[in-house]
Amino acid sequence: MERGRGALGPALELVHTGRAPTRAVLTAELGVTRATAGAVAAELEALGLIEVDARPAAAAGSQGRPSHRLSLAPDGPVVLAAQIHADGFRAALVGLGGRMVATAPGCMTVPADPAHIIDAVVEAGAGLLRETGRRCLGAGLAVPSAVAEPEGTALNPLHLSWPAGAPVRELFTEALAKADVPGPGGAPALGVTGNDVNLAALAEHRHGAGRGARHLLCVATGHRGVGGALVLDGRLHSGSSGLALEVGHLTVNPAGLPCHCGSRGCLDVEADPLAFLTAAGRDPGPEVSLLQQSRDLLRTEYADPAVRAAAELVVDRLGLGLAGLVNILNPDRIILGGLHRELLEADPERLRAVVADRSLWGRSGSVPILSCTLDHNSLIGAAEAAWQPVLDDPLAALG
Amino acid sequence: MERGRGALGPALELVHTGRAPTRAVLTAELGVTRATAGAVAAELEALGLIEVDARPAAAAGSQGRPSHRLSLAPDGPVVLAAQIHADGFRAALVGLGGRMVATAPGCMTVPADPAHIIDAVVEAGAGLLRETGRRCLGAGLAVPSAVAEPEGTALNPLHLSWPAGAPVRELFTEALAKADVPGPGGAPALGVTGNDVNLAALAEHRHGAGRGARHLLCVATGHRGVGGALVLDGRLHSGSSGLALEVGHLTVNPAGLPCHCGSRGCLDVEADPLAFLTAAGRDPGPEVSLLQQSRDLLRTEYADPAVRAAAELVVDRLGLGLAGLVNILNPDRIILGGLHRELLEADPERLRAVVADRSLWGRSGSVPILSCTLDHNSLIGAAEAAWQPVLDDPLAALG
DNA sequence: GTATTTTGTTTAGCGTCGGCACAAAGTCAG
DNA sequence: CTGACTTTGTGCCGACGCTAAACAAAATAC
Repeated sequence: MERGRGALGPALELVHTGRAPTRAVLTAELGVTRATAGAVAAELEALGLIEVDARPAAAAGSQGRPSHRLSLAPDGPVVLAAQIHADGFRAALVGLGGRMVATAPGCMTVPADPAHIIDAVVEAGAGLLRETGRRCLGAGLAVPSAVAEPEGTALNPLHLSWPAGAPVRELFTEALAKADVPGPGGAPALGVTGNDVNLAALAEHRHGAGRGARHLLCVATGHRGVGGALVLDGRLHSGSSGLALEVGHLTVNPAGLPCHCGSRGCLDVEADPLAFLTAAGRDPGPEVSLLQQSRDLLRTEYADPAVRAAAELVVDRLGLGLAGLVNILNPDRIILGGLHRELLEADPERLRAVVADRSLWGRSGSVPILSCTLDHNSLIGAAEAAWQPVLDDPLAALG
Repeated sequence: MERGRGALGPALELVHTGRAPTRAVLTAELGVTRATAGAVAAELEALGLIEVDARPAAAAGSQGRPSHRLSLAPDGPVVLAAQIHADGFRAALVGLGGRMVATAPGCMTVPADPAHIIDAVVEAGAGLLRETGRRCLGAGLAVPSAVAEPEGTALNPLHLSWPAGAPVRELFTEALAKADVPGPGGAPALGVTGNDVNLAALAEHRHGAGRGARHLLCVATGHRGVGGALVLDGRLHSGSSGLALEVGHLTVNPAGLPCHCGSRGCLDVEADPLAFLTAAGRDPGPEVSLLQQSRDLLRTEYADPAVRAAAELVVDRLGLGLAGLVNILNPDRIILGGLHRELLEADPERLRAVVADRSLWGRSGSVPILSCTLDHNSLIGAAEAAWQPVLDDPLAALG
C-alpha cells in the first residue's frame, strides 16, 4: 500500500549523515524514482524524524525548480549516550545527526565499582530525559577497554581499577531497566556497549573528519596505552570477538622498554602520554591527567629542545606503528585522537614522512592523516551505536 | 511475472558453496517461502547452472517427504583460470563449485616478459575452451605480486623479473580479447586479476578449510617473502587500493636480518623458505624451487637436530607475526599455505602455543590454525573471482 | 511574457513475494 | 496393508513496493 518502505532505513541514514540535503539528492543517492523518494521523505516526516522545508535554499546559479530542504527534526527522538573514562563519567542525550541535545555536567568521581558507576551515569542520563521530556529510542555506553563479543565484558579496563572481565553490557542494561529508559519499539533499552576508540571512529566516520572514507583507521591515546579502530564501508570492524585493532603491541622500537605482554618496545609503552612525558624528562604528577600534562607541555614548551626531541621521538614511534597498520589494512584515511592528534598538529610533516617512508608502496604511504574534529567523539559514537537499530529499520524501532 | 529473481544470486552462491544440497535447505537459508525457493531452483535449472534430481537422497531416519537433490550442472558453463608463478604458468577451466574441468599441463617457461607470458597462458586456456567446447563466462588470473586497485598493475612481481608496475590486468584483458574468450553476457571477458595469496584465501573460504569462517586470515610463503589475505564475511578485503595484508614487514625478530624495507627482522626475511634453508645451514641450490627444497628437507631430515632447530626458529618467528595479526584483525580462523603449512604439520602445538602466548587475550589466541586443503587454490581462487559477476547477477551474466 | 529546466505529485500498472490450499512422497504404528 | 502423520513441492491469489508516465509547480533564461 504505502510506497518506499524498503528504502526507509537507507534514506534516514543519508539525512542523518548529511548526505541528503534535498529530496533531489535523496532521489539520486537512493537510486529510485522521484515518486519513491517523495514517499520516503513523507513517511520519515510522519514518523517525526525529519522535516521538509518547502522554502527554497538559495539555489545559487542552478536552473529549474529549487528542491525542498530536508533536515533532521530538532524536537525528534534522542538516545541516551554515556561515557566512562579514567577520571569520571559523562551522560548526554543525542539526537539524529550527532547533535548533542542535553548534557549532564561531567562527573569526576573516580570509577571504582563498575555497577555503581554505571548506575550513576544511567541515572544522570535518565534525569536529562525527565527534564527534557524527549522520547528515547536507545542507549549506548563507551568504556576505555576492549569489549568482548558477544558477552559484552570489559577485558582490560586498565585505568579504571575494575576487575578484568566486568560484565559491562549486562550492568548497563540492568541499570537502564532500573531507570525505566526505553529503547527501540518502546521495550527496555538494550544497552549497546563498546570500546571508546571504536565508537569514536564510528562518530568521526559519520559526522567528523572521516566522512566519505571507505576504509577509515583511527588511532588515539588518552591515558595509558594506544587504541585503534577500523570502519569498513561504514560499519565498525570489531573482529570475530570484538578484539580487533588492539594495536598497542605492534613493535615500534626493538630496543625499547619492556612491555607487560612479554615483548619490548610496543606501541603501548612507546607512544602514550607517559612515554612522552618520560622522554621529555618530566616527572608525571598525580593532580592532572597524563593527557592534560602532555598537552600542556606540548603547547607551552615546544620551544624547549628536550620537549621537541621527545615529541619527535614519539612521532617516529607512532609513525612506525601507523606504517605497519597501513601495510596490513590499507586504509584510505587515518584519523588521530588524543595526544596523537596534538603531536600531528605540532609537526604534521614529520609524521607523514615517517609513514610514507615505511609504508610499502609510496602510494599507500600518501594516505591522508588528519586530526579528529568532533568534540566528545566517543560519546557521540556511543549514541551512533544506539541509533543503529533505528537506522536499520525505522518502522520497527518506532513501533 | 516470474518469481524469485531477487534471490537468484544468493541461491546460486549457496549451491556453489555446497550449503544448499536440497530445496528444503535452500528455503531455510534464503529465508523465503517454499514457493519462492522452488521458483528460484527452476530458474537456475533453466539457465543450465544447476540440476534438480527428483530421486530422494537416502533420507536417513528423517520423516516426511524426502527433498529433491540440488547439484551443480556437470556440463554447465566454465571460467578460464590462469596462474603465473616463479617457475612458469598454468591454465585451467573451472566450473561452479570449484571443480576443475580441464587443465593444460603446467608450463615451466620462466616468465620473462609479462605480455608474452600472459598471451601464452591465455592461449593455453583458449585451447582448452576449443577442445571441450564449453561455454565460458569469464576469466581470472593469479599473479605472485600485489595488484594495485583500480589500475590492476603488479607492484612487486619480485621473483618474475618483471618491471614493477606492469599493467597485468590490461595485458590479460587484451590477451583475452585477442583469443576471443567471452565473458559475462557474451561480451569480451574483463580479465579479473589478483594476488595469488588473496585468491587462494577466497578459494579456501568457499571450498576448502575456510568454509564457514566469518573472518578468515590466510598466510603463506612459496618462494621469497610472505603473503597474507583476509576474507571478511565472504568478501575478500583488499584494502582501498588493493594493498591490504602486505604482512611481510611485521617485525618478528628485532635483532634479525636487515630487510630492503629499511628495518630489521621482518617476517619476509625471517619466515620464508630461504630463511629456513639458511637457518638449517643448507646452501640453496638453483635447480629446484626454494619451496621444494625446504619441503624435502623438512620431510626427510626432520630428525636432524639442525633441521629441527631451524624449523622451530621459523615457527617462532611466524608465530610472532601471526599473533600480531590476530591482535589487529581478530580472525576466527587462520589457514596456512606453502612452507608455513609444512611447518604447522611438522609441529602443530609449537606454533599454536606461540600464537596463544603472544595474543592479547587467551581467547583470541585460541583461534584455530589449519592447513589449506585445496589443490591449486590460487588457480581455483582466480576462477572464483571470475565467477563473481555470475554469482552476483546470474541473469545479467548469462543474458 | 514565454520557453526551458528542474522538482514534486498523482495515477495506473506491474513485478515479486508471502499466504494458503492442495497434492505428493515418504515414515510410523497397528 | 492401511491409515495417520510429517515433510516437501506447486498452483493460485492478493498485497506490497516499486517504475513509468503524465501533469503541476517553481524557479531561471531570453
